[in-house]
Amino acid sequence: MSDDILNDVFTKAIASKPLIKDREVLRSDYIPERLLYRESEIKAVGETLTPLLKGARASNLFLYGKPGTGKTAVATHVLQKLKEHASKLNVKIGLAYTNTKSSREYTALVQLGSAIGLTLPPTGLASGDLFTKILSYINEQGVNTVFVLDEIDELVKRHGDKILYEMTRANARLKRGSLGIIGISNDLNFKELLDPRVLSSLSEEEIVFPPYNVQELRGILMERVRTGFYENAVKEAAINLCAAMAGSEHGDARRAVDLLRVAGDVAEREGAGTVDEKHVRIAEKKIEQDTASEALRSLAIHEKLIVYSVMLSERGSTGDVYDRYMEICKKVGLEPVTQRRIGMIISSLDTLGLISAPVISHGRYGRTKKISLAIQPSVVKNVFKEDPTTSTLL
DNA sequence: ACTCCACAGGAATAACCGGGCG
DNA sequence: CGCCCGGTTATTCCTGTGGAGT
Repeated sequence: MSDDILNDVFTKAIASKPLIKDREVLRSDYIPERLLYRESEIKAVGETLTPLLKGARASNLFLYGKPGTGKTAVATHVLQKLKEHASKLNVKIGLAYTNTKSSREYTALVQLGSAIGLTLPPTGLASGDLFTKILSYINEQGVNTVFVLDEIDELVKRHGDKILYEMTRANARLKRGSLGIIGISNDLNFKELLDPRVLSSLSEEEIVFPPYNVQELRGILMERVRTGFYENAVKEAAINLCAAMAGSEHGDARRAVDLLRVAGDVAEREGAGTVDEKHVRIAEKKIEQDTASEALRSLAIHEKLIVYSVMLSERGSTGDVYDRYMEICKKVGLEPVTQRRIGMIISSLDTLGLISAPVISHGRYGRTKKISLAIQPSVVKNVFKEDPTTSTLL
């Protein structure tokens, strides 16, 4: 029985010719040599940074735009070229990139410091001292420096704008050298979180990245297909569908490329000779399920139990879900929380997109949320198998 | 027009954590 | 090491409310 399955897998794997030539190219964070449709942005970023090549200070710069519009790609691309140019001209400049989303303030500073050639202790100093150290190094070396802070909104949301304030004021403390900031943010409303003084000096110049339209997404995908896949491995219709799907959301190139890669995987695994629309559709579902699983996994135990309660609930009212939840708690031997809290959890699960919970009124029979699962029950079951507490429920 | 269900969801407050600091 | 702090989780108490039924 299992032999048959394996035989099937093996024969398919051998019979099928590989479709993907270079997996690296198909990663959504891959930065191609030539960035399509971002010429004017590249030029603008380049122009603000050219003073560095003449040994002068660069203006601070802010890059805004929805996810997958090429902000990071443009920034790192320009940084790369600038570095090459500087070494050719024998000009000393400091360029550093860091993504502040996952890292803490401290690690971000260490990263920036080490990128400009300063070795810092990975722990032990206060962030303030750390920054002072970086500044005095810049001063010593007299080097004009630019820090790129990607997803800067995350940093500010977690740690406030203190560090940005310090950075924007740094030039006043420097006798030699300079420090410029390039901030990158997905969140257009993020400006409101900033101290006006920080905002005005940080956005000396700003560039808004527009979303890609469907034509442009097609172009980007064609390029990736050309370098990432073997010849004729991807049907044109499949490319068009990827572009259309990504375009209908918000012109997200990252999503388009993800769709393409996963579709390629699917097609390859099932031994198809080419990637076609069918595979793209499967890819869309697969990506959706993967994000749902990911979200599900990261839930706290009570939240997981609520998801399960919603799955079991027939009426889908808050009270009904709460009753099921109480039963489940008894079954797994956990102290239940109050209904008020459950209300909050239901709301947060709703915003996560795992369940749907609009408020509706049944008139005489009260007012409640109409709660239903927004994802496949099979996905929930698969994830709950991993957790020892939830696995006992089935 | 009025009632009244079954909650929604705000406010205040307590309990609990993780981590930075002297 | 204990202490404090800010953030999250949870409880208590509460007022508010859309609309089917009367």
